[in-house]
Amino acid sequence: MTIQKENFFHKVYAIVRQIPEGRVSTYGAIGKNLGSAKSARMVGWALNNCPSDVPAHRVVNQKGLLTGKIHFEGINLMQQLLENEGLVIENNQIIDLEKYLWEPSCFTQ
DNA sequence: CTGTTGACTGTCG
DNA sequence: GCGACAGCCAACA
Repeated sequence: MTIQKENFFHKVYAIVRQIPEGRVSTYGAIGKNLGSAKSARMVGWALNNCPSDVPAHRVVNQKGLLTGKIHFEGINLMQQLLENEGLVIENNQIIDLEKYLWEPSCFTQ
């Protein structure tokens, strides 16, 4: 891959873009892929500048909680988008997270 | 340059 | 299982 020492954000964007529909990823998984699971904060920061090309609504915390929804214009938007992809959200939390969880290292799709 | 903040996670008690 | 602290890196004041 032509992926090289790109900016931290670029890596996050690249990974999030690879998230297939109906699947979700976690900050820890992405951060770990970047080199450190503790860099999950940077993932959130990067997504704070999330371009329209990045489905940030597919990125949730380890608990499957839609912590990022607060940054969305619509509080229900993130949940609505996930539900639209076949996911089940309840109380701002993803049901059967393991079932829909997708890891950057798992390109098996 | 220094300090604070941020869509988090892991470890310790 | 839950609360508190530490670690991680980058941007902003």
